[in-house]
Amino acid sequence: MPGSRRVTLADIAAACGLSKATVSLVLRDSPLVHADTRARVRAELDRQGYVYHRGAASLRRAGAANAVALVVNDLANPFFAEFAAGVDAALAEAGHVLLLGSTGESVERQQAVLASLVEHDPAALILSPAEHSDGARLRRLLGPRLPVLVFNRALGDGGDAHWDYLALDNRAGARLATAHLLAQGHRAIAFFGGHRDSSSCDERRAGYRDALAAAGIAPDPGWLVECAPTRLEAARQTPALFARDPAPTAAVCYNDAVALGLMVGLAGCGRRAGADFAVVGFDDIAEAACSAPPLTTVAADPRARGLDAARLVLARLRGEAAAPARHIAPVTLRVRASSPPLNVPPQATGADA
Amino acid sequence: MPGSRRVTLADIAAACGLSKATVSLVLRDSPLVHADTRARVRAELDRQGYVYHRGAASLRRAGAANAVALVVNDLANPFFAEFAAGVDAALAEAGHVLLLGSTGESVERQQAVLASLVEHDPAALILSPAEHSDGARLRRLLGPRLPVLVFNRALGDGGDAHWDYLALDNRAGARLATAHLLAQGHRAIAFFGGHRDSSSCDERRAGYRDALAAAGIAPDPGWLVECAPTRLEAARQTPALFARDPAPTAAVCYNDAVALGLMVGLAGCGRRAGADFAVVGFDDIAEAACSAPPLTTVAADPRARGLDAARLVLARLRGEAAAPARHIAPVTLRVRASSPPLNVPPQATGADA
DNA sequence: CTGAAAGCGCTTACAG
DNA sequence: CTGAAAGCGCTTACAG
Repeated sequence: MPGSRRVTLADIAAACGLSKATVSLVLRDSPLVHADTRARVRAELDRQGYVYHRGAASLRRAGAANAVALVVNDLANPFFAEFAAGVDAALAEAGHVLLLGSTGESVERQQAVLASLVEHDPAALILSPAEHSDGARLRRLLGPRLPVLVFNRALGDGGDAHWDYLALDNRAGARLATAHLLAQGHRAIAFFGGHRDSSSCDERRAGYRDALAAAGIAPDPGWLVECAPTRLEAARQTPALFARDPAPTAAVCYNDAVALGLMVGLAGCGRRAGADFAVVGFDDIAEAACSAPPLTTVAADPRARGLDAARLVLARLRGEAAAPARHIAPVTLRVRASSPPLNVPPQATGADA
Repeated sequence: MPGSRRVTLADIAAACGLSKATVSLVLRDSPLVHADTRARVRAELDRQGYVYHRGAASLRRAGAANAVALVVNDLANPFFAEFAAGVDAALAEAGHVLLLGSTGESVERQQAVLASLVEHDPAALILSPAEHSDGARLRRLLGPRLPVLVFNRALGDGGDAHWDYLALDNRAGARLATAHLLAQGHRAIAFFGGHRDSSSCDERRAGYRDALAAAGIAPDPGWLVECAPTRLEAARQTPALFARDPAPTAAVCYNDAVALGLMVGLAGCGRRAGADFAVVGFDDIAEAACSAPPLTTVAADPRARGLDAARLVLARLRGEAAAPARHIAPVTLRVRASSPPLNVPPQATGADA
């Protein structure tokens, strides 16, 4: 019966011979109500199948709204799917509900999705901004009243100071990756892929430089090769790594897609990843574990980041956090077969493809 | 300034020297309003950063609520992540917003999550029920007014007749898988894994029988081996396939997890998947493409199912569909290396592990 | 311990 | 073309 009228507080009150006010108090477990009355009301709520209308409540009482909006690039991307799963788990436990949107990395879609979401009066927003997002424009759209947590990517305009921020420790991750290669005996280590105008690439390059500097190594400019962070571009740009003479024997890659592309590109240059060239990625996508050879990479634990994000938002909703804060999440190295020690003799099979 | 008051219709009306009614008409693009007035109001809405309060609107006018709730087992499962991405894409295009919850396959969590979601007054619900869900209990919780689409798994109690239903064509999928093995020359084909009390396993077994019957083959009872749908159990149960004498040369598996487990189990039985034994899975999980050998499997295209689900729900919201309907989604076979023709001579390397 | 009244932000007849 | 009033389902002082 989609035609039937919804059951309201007034219905329950009438059936019990009480006022709406009393029924309302029962709903929120007020100790003011007599135990017998409470029991009678509870029974009637159950009998009539009453469902609380949170929207109506939040209209009268700010704070009753318990939805939190989450906007990511793409749910089908496992990184964001696991992040969302973490956010959801922490929110559900706290009795909150998740409003989800996705941008597909489009600034315009992001604008539309956010405009639609805020009409539902979320208590807070977790936003992983699309590339090239305009911070000022976002602030205009979202207004000054909505608590926002920016995840994963800094807003271009440096105006992040208004909002909370949670990101991976890109610098430490690249430092770990580079230190691992150094420990494997490599000295000529490239940083491969990514664009310098991206904040995450900048941070990862800084970590790479940190580790080299700590080992007393000045990176050869030829070891720094940019390329779009896709498999195809990485495979195409691989020869650039070997243009100069003291060619690198290992590479820290901007991310796993670049690393997997590099492994393909290496074959074309007569080298084999995991045998006579060491490769490290970043992200630990699912394929990293089953590539050939399996890829050593930096793992971000997106589900844990989701829990972090939800907790930060909940703390802010409880009014615990004062000024907006920047949070940097830890990152770990997963060592697999793609990053062997330097100078391992090639296997029985020929080295040239 | 999280303290500042929210901008309302009344604010805009006052600033323009108009009534709230007129401003409300502008918001919904009524042709009644004079063009000049409309322009004046629009400018003021923009100037003050007005954001529409959909909850307040839907309180007065049923139908303004445009959220659709989606409940899945686990967002971190790529099947559901892609399904959710599809739902989201179709809903966003139609101007709807997604309320997300997950059950983790727990009936109790499902009950709690649904109770929390319905308080937000969704216009409809897409529910992929947790295992062992009680249909009657769900109907009591959700009431008769909310349009529901049950996805992927039938409710136990046969009371599905109240709600729309969308599921994969399990039977056709298993039929395709079996026919493929027959075309490869196999005659002794097992159905491996799953439990008979699950509706999807039943349907897949029926498809397997269909294909064998069409080829004039009566399955040997020893070819039907049950096991829990996990990798570990499948590996453990593998020897049961070879207990009788005309042992199968191929197996249709309940799902990919079982198929991957079987590939491990085969090695323990002195057989090699993709060489002297053919394996087909079901689901096309990401690992299927990069297992060794890559797994032939039945693909469900979860993103397309998400689009389907959203469209069915939108049609019902527009009042187009009359009675609840059952929808069966197509499924395709992805042929990879794990299902070679019968009697391919083993490669140079020894056959016994 | 319970009730009558006002009000949250919007929309909808109904007048004019 | 525009406005005054009532009402959606709830909560909150304020009385009693």
